[in-house]
Amino acid sequence: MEEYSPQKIDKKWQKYWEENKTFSSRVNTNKPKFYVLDMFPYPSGAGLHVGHPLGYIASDIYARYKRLLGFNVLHPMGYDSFGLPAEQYAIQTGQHPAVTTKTNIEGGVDNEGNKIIGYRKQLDKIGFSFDWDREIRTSDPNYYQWTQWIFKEIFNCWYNNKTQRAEKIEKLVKCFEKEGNTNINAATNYDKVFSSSDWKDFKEEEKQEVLLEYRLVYLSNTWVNWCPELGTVLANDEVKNGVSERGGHPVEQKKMRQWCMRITAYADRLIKDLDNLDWTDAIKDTQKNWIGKSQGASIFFKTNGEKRHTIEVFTTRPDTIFGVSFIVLAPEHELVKKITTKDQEKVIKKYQNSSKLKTERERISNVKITTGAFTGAYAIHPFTNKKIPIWIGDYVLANYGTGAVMSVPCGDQRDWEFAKQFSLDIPNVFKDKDLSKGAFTEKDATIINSKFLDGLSVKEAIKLAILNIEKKGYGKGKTQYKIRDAVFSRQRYWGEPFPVYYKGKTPYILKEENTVKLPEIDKYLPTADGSPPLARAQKDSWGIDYPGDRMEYNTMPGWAGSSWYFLRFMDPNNEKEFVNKEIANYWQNVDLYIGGAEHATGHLLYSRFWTKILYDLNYIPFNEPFQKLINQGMIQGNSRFIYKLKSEVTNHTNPIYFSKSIVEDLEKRKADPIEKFKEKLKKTSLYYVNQKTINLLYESLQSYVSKIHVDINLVSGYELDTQAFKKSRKEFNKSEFVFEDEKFLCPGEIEKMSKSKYNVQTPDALVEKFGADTLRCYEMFLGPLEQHKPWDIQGITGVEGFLKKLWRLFYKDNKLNISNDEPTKQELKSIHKAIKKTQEDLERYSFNTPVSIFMICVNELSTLKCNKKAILSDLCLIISPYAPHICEELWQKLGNKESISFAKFPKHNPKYLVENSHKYPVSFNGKMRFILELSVNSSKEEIEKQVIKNEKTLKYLEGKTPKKVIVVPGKIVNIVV
RNA sequence: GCCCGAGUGGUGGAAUUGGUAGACACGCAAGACUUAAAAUCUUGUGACCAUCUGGUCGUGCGGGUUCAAGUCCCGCCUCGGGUACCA
Repeated sequence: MEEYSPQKIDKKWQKYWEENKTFSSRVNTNKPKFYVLDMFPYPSGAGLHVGHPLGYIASDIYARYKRLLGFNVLHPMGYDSFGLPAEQYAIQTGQHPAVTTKTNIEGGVDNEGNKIIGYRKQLDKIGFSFDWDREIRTSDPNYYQWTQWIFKEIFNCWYNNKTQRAEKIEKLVKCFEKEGNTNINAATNYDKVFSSSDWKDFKEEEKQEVLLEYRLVYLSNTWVNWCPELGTVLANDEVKNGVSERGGHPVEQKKMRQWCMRITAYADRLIKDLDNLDWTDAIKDTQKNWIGKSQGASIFFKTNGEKRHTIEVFTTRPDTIFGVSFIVLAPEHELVKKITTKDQEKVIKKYQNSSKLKTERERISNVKITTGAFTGAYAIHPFTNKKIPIWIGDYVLANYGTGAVMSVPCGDQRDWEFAKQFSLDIPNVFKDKDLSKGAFTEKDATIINSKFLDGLSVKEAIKLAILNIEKKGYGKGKTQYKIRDAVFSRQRYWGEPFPVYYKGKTPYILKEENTVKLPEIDKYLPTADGSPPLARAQKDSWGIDYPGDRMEYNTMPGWAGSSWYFLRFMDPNNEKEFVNKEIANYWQNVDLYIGGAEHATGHLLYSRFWTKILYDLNYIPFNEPFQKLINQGMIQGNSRFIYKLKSEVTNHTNPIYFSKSIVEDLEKRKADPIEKFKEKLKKTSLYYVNQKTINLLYESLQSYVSKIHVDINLVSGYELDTQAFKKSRKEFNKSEFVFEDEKFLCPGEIEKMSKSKYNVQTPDALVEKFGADTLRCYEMFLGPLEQHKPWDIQGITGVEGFLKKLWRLFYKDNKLNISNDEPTKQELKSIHKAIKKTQEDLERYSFNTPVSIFMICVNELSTLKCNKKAILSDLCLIISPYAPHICEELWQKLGNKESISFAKFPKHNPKYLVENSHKYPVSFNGKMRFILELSVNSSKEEIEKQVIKNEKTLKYLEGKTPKKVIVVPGKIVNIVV
């Protein structure tokens, strides 16, 4: 018999698909389209582990399934190839990041001589149906010229709040020329007013300065997250818990002139349009919280000094305006200097310095400690004209709202604590609310002590307060967002250069046709004066003539290239446009997008933002990039540990290892006398050290060993292969082991999968052993796609066995044996049940359950000894998205000439599933007692009659009369006694 | 703190709209084939009680709605994720 040999079949069909371009996709208006996309990977030197393909396998199954349903499927793959690791590696080794990147994708050898298999080869082995002719790399100039082009487009537009969309900057210029900026309602921080003649009198440089304030991408002196270790600024989503997401380095706040993208202009649309997306609530909520819309009012407080300054505060609770007893400014607030009185100057300076020294992390960890300082100045309450003290405190953030709050200690816990700390007034504006233990932060209260707001509910009071504030000109109703404009420049080399040059301080965009390629530089480090690496480039190495003093030295952030790559996949080789509009019109947005949830506030938000801009500018006909999103769970590693004796304990030369049970199972070890412990050491040189040391080890072994990761490939089951361990590295060569019952066991612990933890399971090894189909089915069989789960190959043999069994259906007595006979009723029922369930499950994106369905069907058909061509054909078809190699092979054995990809998914026929009878579970008071088989055509009454007269029923009734009999035809019978 | 999500056998998990809890696998046990191993096949496998027929309990905990609850409602507990002086 021809054995099932996955290795052979895998290669054969992967080659066939590549040569025949089986999965190439073209615009075809006669066919409905379907766009399936994975979040493209960053090609790191570590290569793929089994967690990476999880999402790719699911999306590939869906793509193949949709193809069988007759859809024209777009299923591309590429690389997000700009990024930090390649640059760090370049700094260390001098290797150009482009070279590292290429090796990581295509395979080769790295600088230390390690073999790199390459992402592409690893992916190919799993048998994905990608259309590789569409491959893109964000670091390829042919790609990033269009990233630069999009930047130019964003630079050349502004956001019109009246029309709620981005518009060309030329239109704004025309308005300025005609009537100045008085009638313009734009998303901008620019607050000066000018007339048309003012505009005309502006010098060119001034005009550019003004326009820069209106553009959707602009240069601005803002507070940024500066990471000294990485030598660059970071966006908010790249900072987690006060440290950089990559590398975990401290991050501090710094005011720098940086490029910013005006994502705040789109805040409202980014929230509203979530409603139309098929995403989980979890990820929608994450984005909503990140954008952080809050409604309230901004209110002006005048100071009472000689110079009357105005402090603008933002509050969501204008109803508590009469509860204000002080004002707190952020320590960095620009008014602090101006209003601080002479006698308070020292205190304020000191406080400002101390808060400047705190890193973001310290600020967060010291949340509980209330600190602040009094400026000596007072503000005047707009409604009561009372004097209220002005303080500074670092619980007020400089970069949220206006950097100033009106403190209402009765209604805000932090204000309450601040008031307690510094013995400030706590006036109560809530009826019958106790403030002795904390502020009253709920909203179910009646307002008192508040003049015109007295007696109102919070909700009513908010409305009326805003009305009055606006009427008297003390402020206005306002919507505030937590999200800040996204910092768009990075002080790095390995990113997209800006198509920008400077004349003096004014930035200008290069002409349309110019692409700025990354120039060669001597070192990938910042210059001596702290300029980014690109400042090292010689003027002529930029390869273009620019009419200014210098080029922009910053590069774009990692999210630039990934914000629009799904568009380029539609039309990857277009040399004239970033994407042809007709083509974009055919493919539309991504129907199914699969990737990790960690991109919720980064990539996913930025892509939506750019898509909306390009939509506003009429380049694409849709305003959301990803219609349906699935976040696959993380596959965690199963780390193994051994315990190394610290060398300072004895002066032994060989490394000595203990297993977990000896070290950590203290009670068990102590149950044995010390002689027994010494016995265990017999095989090692430790046996010969002095008794005192052995006593020490016996008493407190734990403090003399260090727990180290051991490569999971050296462990089978729980047992460490000590011989292989010795051979695995030079320094392990002379290892000695303290055995426990002849074995060295290392039980696992669940951790993130990573190279440094030696717990990485590569797909390559598994494909080699079991074949791609087994790996594909098994990764799906592991559990729901969205769920996090530890990697464990225990169950893989079950899936392997299923595929072998499938293969055997085609053989009898060592020969291929397929019959053309009519299938039996039972056979038809089995396959049609499977067709129906598979389709239903895939339609609801349940990727794990179809594997069970296949197993059941194959088991049933095996029992029936079914070898009918009609049945086996349908079986191959439904399994083929999961196990394409074996199904192509068997499909061919069934006599088909074309790839199974071009076949049609079978339609289940309900007539084969019709049952004549139904097995009714009969329950008494909800407890199932026995099963009664009755005709499906039986009426309710008939069923009841049959059940009642059944002798088993009589038994369970124990002579009582049933109170009620519930019959659900086709389902159950329940008798209430 | 706030916002999401999840808790089911020894293990991974199934149960789509309330209707036979534990599908399908792994593991384990017994058996067949084999000199042996691998492979394959058969049987059993939630817990407890019972010689069997069978019974009792059982989906994190406590209550409720219902003829019927893993599923719906209320109150908790634990774990995971996001976010965090956001005014």
